[in-house]
Amino acid sequence: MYWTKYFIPTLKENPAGAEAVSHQLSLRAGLVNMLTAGVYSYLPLGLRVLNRIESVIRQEMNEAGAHEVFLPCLHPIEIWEKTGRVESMKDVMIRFEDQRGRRLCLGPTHEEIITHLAQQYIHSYRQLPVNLYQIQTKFRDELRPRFGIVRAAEFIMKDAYSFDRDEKGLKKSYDLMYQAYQRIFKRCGLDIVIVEADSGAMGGSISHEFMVESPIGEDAIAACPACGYRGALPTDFSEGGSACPKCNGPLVKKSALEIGHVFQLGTKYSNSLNAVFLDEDGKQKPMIMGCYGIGVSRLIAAVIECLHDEKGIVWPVEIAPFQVEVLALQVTDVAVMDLAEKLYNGLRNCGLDALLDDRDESAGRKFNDAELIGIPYAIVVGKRGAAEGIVELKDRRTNSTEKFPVNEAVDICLKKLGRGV
RNA sequence: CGGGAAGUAGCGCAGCUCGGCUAGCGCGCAACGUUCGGGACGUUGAGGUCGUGGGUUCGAAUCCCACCUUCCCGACCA
Repeated sequence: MYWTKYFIPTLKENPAGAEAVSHQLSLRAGLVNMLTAGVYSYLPLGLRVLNRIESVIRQEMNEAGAHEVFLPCLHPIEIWEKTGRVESMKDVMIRFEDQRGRRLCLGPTHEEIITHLAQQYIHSYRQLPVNLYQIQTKFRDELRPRFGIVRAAEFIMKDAYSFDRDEKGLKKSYDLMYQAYQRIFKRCGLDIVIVEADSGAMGGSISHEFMVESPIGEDAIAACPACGYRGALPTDFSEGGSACPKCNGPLVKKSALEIGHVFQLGTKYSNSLNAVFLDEDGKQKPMIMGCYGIGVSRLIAAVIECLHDEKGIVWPVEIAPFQVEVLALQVTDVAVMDLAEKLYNGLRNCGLDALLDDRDESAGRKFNDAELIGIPYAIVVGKRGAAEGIVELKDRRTNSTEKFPVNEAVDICLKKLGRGV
């Protein structure tokens, strides 16, 4: 992609009102734009990151045996009345009537819808287990949207739902998701903390939250400064008094942001929506369910919170909007531009997503923008280097620069990106 | 929903206390020229219902009232 033909509206200054780092950087790097509180547009760069994260999630979900579906946002309120959640979720539900007076809501979550689906199609233990997932927009009437896309009224979630014939099966399905989540977050460059959690409005018994340590977190975890242990905050936690389960040192409280949550639901929804199957013993039984959520849009913010420096975002390779950026420092110099384009095409021919900054701007601005948008590697093409056949490779993460002969640059990039040569 | 802060050009802000504005500054934007390895410089130019509505006044960005919006803290929250 040529920068001049793309749409990357970077901002030099922090927008007023954005205090969280991820909020500031997501606006400054031209990832998102606010329409109204808690409602955001994704701009090309932000959408690229979103798509990459979704791709990681899809790979891991599919690998774990889940199948993708796409459920509606528009729900008839009756189905919510059947499970009683029209009451328990009334504060977050956005409700309205259509022209015929049909009562509808914008889906805040999809247990009811997926269970209704299972009720229609699954009738035998032979069809189980099944795990269906989707990546969808959720709507919640947030009283106080916060920190940009961290807590939004309209946000993107991956939600998976498992159906099993018994508790043993549920444990297995749950475990598959649990492990997939660990891989997903690792691939997104995050160091997660998993804690047992309350199942809250979802119902069910066992539940785990996947969190990252972050100053804007709305939850709390315990951390041990001595040995690096991090885990659930003890219910009887007292600052400096609670002891680390690993080294017995004093624990401290840290705020953490929830990015995933898995639940063993049991039969709450299958009972109320009559999702039953005929088991091997000829008896009709309710399906045993689990549900598994990842805040996909929030994940973007979480990654920025965890992976940034004073200059901007530092994307992990796996979810970066581009893998390599070529900086042509003097675009009016034919030799520089020719070389930059040659490198750019070379990268693309190797299957890499490359961005060529071909703007007629000062070198400083280009360096700063490159650092702001956080592309993992940058190849710098300058006048002097072009004449000598030398380019520089900058590593966004380590902030180091190495020089290479022009004809080696593409291969070096591939190697650094783990693509081999 | 309670408490606090803020709304002036695309972005960031000053002006408001003490009414005189034909509303400024920086960035960005357009044109031309000079620059060209860390947010260059000069000249010229475009761009504004001062959040909205009402009130006070000869005169309101500025004073008064109401409302709207955004941000932060809290409460709430897969």
